[in-house]
Order: sequence, then structure tokens, then C-alpha cells
Amino acid sequence: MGYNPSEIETKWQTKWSEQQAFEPKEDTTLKKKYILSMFPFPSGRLHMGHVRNYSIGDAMARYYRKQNYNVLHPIGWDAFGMPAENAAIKHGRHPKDWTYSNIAYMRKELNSLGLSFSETREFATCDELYTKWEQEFIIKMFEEKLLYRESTTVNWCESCHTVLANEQVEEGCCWRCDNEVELKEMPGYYLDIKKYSDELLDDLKLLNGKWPSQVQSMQSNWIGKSQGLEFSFKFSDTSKEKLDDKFEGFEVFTTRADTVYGVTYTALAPEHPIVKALIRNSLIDIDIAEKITAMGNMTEIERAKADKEGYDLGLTVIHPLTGEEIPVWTANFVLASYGGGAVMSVPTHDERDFEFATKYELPLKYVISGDLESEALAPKKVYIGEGKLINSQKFNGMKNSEAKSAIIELFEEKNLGKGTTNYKLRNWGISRQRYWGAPIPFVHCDDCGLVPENVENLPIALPEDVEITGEGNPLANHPIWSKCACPKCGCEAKRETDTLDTFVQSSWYQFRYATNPKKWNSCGIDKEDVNYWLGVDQYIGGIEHAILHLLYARFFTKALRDLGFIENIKEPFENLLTQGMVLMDGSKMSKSKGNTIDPDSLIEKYGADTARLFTLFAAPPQKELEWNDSAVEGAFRFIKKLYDRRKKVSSNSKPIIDHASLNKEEKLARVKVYEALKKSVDVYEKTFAFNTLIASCMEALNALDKQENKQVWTEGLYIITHLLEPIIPHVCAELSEELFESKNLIGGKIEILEEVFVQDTITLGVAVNGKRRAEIEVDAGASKEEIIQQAKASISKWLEGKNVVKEILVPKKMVNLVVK
RNA sequence: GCGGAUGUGGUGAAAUUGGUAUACACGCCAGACUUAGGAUCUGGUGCUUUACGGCGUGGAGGUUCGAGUCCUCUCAUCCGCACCA
Repeated sequence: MGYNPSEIETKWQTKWSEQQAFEPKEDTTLKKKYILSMFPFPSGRLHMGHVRNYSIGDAMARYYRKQNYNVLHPIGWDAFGMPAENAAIKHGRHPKDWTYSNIAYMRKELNSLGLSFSETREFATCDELYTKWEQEFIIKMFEEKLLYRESTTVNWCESCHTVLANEQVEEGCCWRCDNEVELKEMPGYYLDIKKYSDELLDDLKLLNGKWPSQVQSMQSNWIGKSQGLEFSFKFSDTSKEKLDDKFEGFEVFTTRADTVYGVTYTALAPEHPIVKALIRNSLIDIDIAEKITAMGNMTEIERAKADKEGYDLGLTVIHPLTGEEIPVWTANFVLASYGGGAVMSVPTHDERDFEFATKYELPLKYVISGDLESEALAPKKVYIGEGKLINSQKFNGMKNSEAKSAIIELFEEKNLGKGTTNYKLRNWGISRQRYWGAPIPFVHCDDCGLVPENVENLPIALPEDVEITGEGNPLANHPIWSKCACPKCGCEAKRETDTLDTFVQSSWYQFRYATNPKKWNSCGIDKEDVNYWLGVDQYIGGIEHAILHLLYARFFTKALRDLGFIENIKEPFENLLTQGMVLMDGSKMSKSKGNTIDPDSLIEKYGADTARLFTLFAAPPQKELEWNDSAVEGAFRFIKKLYDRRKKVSSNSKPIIDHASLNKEEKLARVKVYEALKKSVDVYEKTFAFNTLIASCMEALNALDKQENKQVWTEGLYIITHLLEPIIPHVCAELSEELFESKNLIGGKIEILEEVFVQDTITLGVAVNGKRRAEIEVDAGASKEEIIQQAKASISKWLEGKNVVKEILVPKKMVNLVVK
């Protein structure tokens, strides 16, 4: 009988499901592992990236389950989002119907891969029960001032017809549809993630060695903490007058307090309120005002590409230390969103300021001198390096690195400014003007203002009878849905029609899985369950979420902790593995390129075990995986061979073998088998280099093939099927049941017999001056002298007319003879 | 520009604390069995040389008896952020 994957796999999948084999136990005294792969969006079909993601996680889950851990290995559906609405527009299907039928199909696909997910903990984020608790969190966040509503400039994607968070804008374009993002002023809801800037940054250290350093550094850059000096420039009297005494001055932020004496102009963002006031009051020429407005309307990406541009505002400020009168400009390189939208400019020691000053012939003043006089004072050059201060009153001669804090101190002493910290991170805009999302549970009342919905009315569910055309917000267009009574005063009010960003759902799903499903009706997150299961011992997913999801989920964890929904948890994901992409001909598999492999047809042709084996064998999980048809054949061939060798097994349990009585090939086979066993612990618990474990098992099988001892064969297959079960579970379960009554798949680790590694003779390399020249075989008990003797004999021709000046013996490895 | 990685055969990739570089697999070559095979099995396969040898982990140095591994410099590629004051 040949290897028939579909028969074997169907049999075991049915059995596992009937036995509820993968449900976590409720006994919280058991040692636990929480293995989590990022949940999929129910797009319709699995792709190879999913296969890889879940094969990695499943191998870990199955490994720990076999080691008698209580394992939580859940799956669910990140089910809200644009594509469901797009499908509705394109195929006239209701998003809900589209989503749930996709889930049903993809659940079948996951099943066909033999993944060991809990069935009872599965949910979709669009389930009303999930929405209900999420809305409760949102209301609590509002009450605790962690959530607010404000009208401001936002990123707008016209093609998705919605607002995007900063994290969802990639190079000026929408992360989902790649359409260029526009700026738009509109109201929206924001989560105060900035409040957690320092904690989010500092706690990255807790993840050292547990998260890829790349992800840590990406998050750290994104938070973008920088320390410096904040102070204000006061307007000169004439300027103040010009502004009708409405403005005293403006605040600036600098990380280069050491260059403060070199300021020769200041610059405001085109959107700065002072600039706007000047325009509004016609204090600037009409054509220049138009140009400034145009500058302000450019997106950040356009501005980054544009040449430096700016206009003298005809205002002056007084330098707080020198009393000099300094001109005020507006410039396109000043960002409204950072550091108060205003800068002090030191063209001599800042490249950007220099470029601007050169273009508009603004004055230069050097305040740092390098070691070489010429370096610092070469006319019309910018000097970025270290040096000593000049032209800086009492700080002259001080090293600029020291002057930074000294000057900040002076500002603080004189009450002119203070040392401060700035962040690039901006608050998380969570409003989306779309239908297929969780409604934001607030009500607008003419009398009471913004009022949260009463918790007992939750969930605020989506109306089913909507028309989805792609034009406008379907919730806002619904004839009656938004009509409601104010929860506070009972008067007629209007329900909020924005929905929540889908990243809100994925920010707390790890706690929902951990909550026992029996409690799902009564609470969103159960503290005790979460205390037992969290943190996630291993999280697995794509690097594309390095900032987005992983930052939001970290923030949410800290926020939920402060709101009292969870406790004792600093970080949700203890260990993170970012898997590489699946490539075809060097580029990412994608529908538009037509270079996809359909997992279904792969499974149909070779079986799930081959798909899983190839995925884990072709590359380490962290690296990119290049698709290769013949390598898939190779994986299939190995499984067939393994299955075929069941004929070699002669007893149904692990035999006790008299190692000394074996011949050379038999001993070698045992060595290879036990080497694989030894390696497995490291691979499953630390390195996740499944490719090397599989290679070791292949070596072991090759070595077994070179001998005929039935006991050695029996022991070998007992161990190999034990080791590979997490990777190719169906064929191993089948073999184990048939040959060993499944004994090798239960009951923890198999003992490593060290006696197997004890050898009678040892092969050593012999090197002369570090260059390998020969190989010798010595008795295991041979003394150093005997070995050196033998080594010299083996390389006698290299010793002619030379003296051995040093003899180095590396036990069990090699001999190095140094000759002259 | 800033930050993070990665460079090893024809290809995917291995290689505790520095200790016989290229395990395992794919591909290729040769052979066996076949009417035939893209099936299966066996053997070979870093480059170079008739051979002895020589050369080989992006490049150049260094430390060491010994370096893919450690140090310095450098080149290339990839990823993230990017006018952040």
C-alpha cells in the first residue's frame, strides 16, 4: 500500500475534531503555553503566507502539547474592513453575508491543513458579541479622557472614502489601496496614545532578545523621542502692534540649544495660527498669501519632494538672550504637527536651515568652531560637527556637547524656557467613515453635546438594510438608523455614524481568546483567565505589522490595564517571531502578478503534510521563502520514504538496545537518530530553525537505510515520528498508531541516551599550520602523546626538514601541528 | 541623512564556546530498471590543476597555533523612517 495522504489526513482530521483534541484545559494549575499566530482577514481564500504562518505556530503548539503543557492555540477572524464593502459594491453581496461565507470556506481550508486550533474559542471580530465589549472599552476610555473628539487636519483617502491614521499612510499613500492621501479638516475620534509614549518606548527594553531588534527599532523610531529646549520668541513692539496685540510670540523647540546664539531667522509652518491671522487680516500681499496657502495645502509627501520655499512675514521677534531683532518667515519645511509648528533657524549649523538661508540670502552667524579653524569658519559653509562655542557670550570656549545642558539651565534660571521632550508619535485617529466596522457608541445631542451610549444598550449594532454604493458613508445615508434618544436627557439626538478603525479589534483579541468562552456573554475580558494565559508566549506574524498592529496592541494593553480591565500585564506579546514573505521568482506572491500558488491545489496534489514540510524545510521561518516546485516534490518524496519504512519496524515499543554489540553502520544510525532528538529541544523552544531539525531527521533516515538491524530501525522510527509529528502530524499520527499504539506521541520527552554518543574510535582532522592535510582514526582512550604520534605519521611528508614547534589537540575534533 | 539587517557552491541553505567550511535538500552529470517516463534506485558533484598541489564564506587589513565566526575599515543589496528642528 502506497502513501495516500488524503485518506490519512481526512481520517485524522475527523478524529481530532471528534475528540476535541486541541481544546485548552480549564485547570489553571497546569503549566501553560499561549501560542498565537496573527489572525487572518477573511478575504475568501488562504494564501501561502497563511500556510507558512500557521504551520510555524502549529508546530510550536503541537510540540508543547506533547510536552504536557496546557496549550492555548486559538484562531479567529479579523472580519471588519473595506474589502467586504468593496465586494458588496462589486458583486452586490451584503458585507455580512460575504464575510461569514468567506469564514466558512477558509475554516475548511484551515482544517484541511490539520492545524491544531481550539474550535470553541473561535470568533469573528464582526460578531455583535465582540462589538459589544469593544464599545464598552471605548466608552470607558472616553470617561477616563483617553478618547476624545476633535476637528483637525486628517489624512483622507478618497478611494476608500475614509480617514486614515498616520500609521496607515505609507509614503503619502493609503496602506490598503495605495491611493494618494489628501489632507482634510474634519472631526474625528482620537485615542491618546501619546500619553503612553514613554512607557511604550521604555518597555521595548523588556522585549530585548525576545522581539526582533528590527521591530523594536522601528517602533522606537516611530515614537521618535527627542530631548531639547523649548522657549518662546516674543514679538517686537511694532510686530505686536501689527498683529493687533493678539499674539505675544510663539514657542519653538530645538535639540540644538548649543546653537541658540546663532539664530538668524525663525520660521513658522504655513498652517500656523499667526500666519493664518496675517492672511485673514490682509497683512500680507494677496499673491504671497495665496502662495502661502498653497504651500499649506500640500501633503507632507509633496512638501518633502518640493524645493525649499518661504516668505518673509514682515514680522520680527527678539532673541531672548541677545536682544537681537530677528525676522520671522514662513517656510514649507516646517511641519505644523511637530514642535509647535515653529523653528529657530541656525543656518551655519543645520543643513536645512542653511539651504533655506542661501536661497533667500539670510545672514549667517557661526557659533561653533571645530578643531581646525578653517573647518569652522570657511565662509558660506555649514558646520555640523563637534566643537567649541564662539560668539556665544559667557559660553564661549565651552564644548558644544556640554553647552547644550548649560544653555538649557540658563533658560530655566531666567525663566525663559525649559528642557523638554518631543515625540514624533501622534494620537491615533480611530474614526472611519465606513459601514463595515464597529459603530462608535456615541450620540450627538443638541443640549448635552457628545454623550456615550448607555452600557446596557450595547452593542450598538449595524443596520442590515443598507445600500452600499461606494458613495459616502452608508450609515450616514441610512434613513433612520442614526435617529435616537439622548442617553442623558432623552431628547431626540443623532447617533454617531463613524465606525472604529479595524485595528481597534485586533488590539485586544489576544485577551478575548484567553477568556473562557463560557464567560463571553458576561464580560469582554476575564482578568483571572488573562492572568493565567497572558503574555502570549509566542506570537507569529508578518513584519508588515511592526508598527501598526503591534504598537496599537501594546498601547491597548497598557490602557486596558489602567482602566482596570486587566492587571499585572505590561506587554501582551512576550516573544515575537516575524516570518518572512513567501516569494515566487524573487517577488512577493500576489494576485495582480499572477504568481500565486493556491494552497488548496497543493494540498489536493500532495497533502497537507507535504505543504507543511516544504514550508518549514525550505528556509528558516524568519527568512523569505522562495517557492520551488521541485523542492515540494522533494518534501513529498521524503514523506513517502518515511511511510514506506514502516515495514522495517519489528515491535510496538521502543526497544532496549545493547549498543556495544552493534556494527559500525548500526551505531552510526543511532548516533544520527539521537543527534536529531538532541537538536529538537533547541529548535522547538529557542531557534525555530525547523529546517535544520528536518535535515537531521533526513540524515537519520538515510543512516538507518544503510543498515538492517530491526531494533535500530524500530527505535529510529519511534523517535523520528515523535520528532516530526508537530511538523507533519497526519502521517506521524498514522505511523505512530499503526506501529507504536501512539505511545511515542504522548508522555513528554524521550530520554537522550548519552551512551549512543560514546565512540570506540574517533576521527580527527590533522592540520599543519592550520591547514587541513589528513585525517586519522584514533582509539577513544588514546593519550595525547599517542594521538600526536599518529598525527605526525599521517602527515610525515609535510614535516620533512622542518621542526614541530607547537602541538595543539582539540579533543574529539582535530590536531594542529605548527612547523617551521 | 538616520535606524535595522543581510552577503557562504548552479539554487534554497548548514556550521555550540573560534577548531576538519558547504550538512540536508533542489538542480545537474553518469549508471541501473523500464516500451517509455517529469516514476524509482545507485553513484558523483565548491573552483582550478594531467597530477602533486593551489584557491575558496562580498573586499582589504588585524588578533590567533587556528577566523564564515572576534576587531578595524570598506563595498554591495534589502527593509523601515525620513525636511522631526
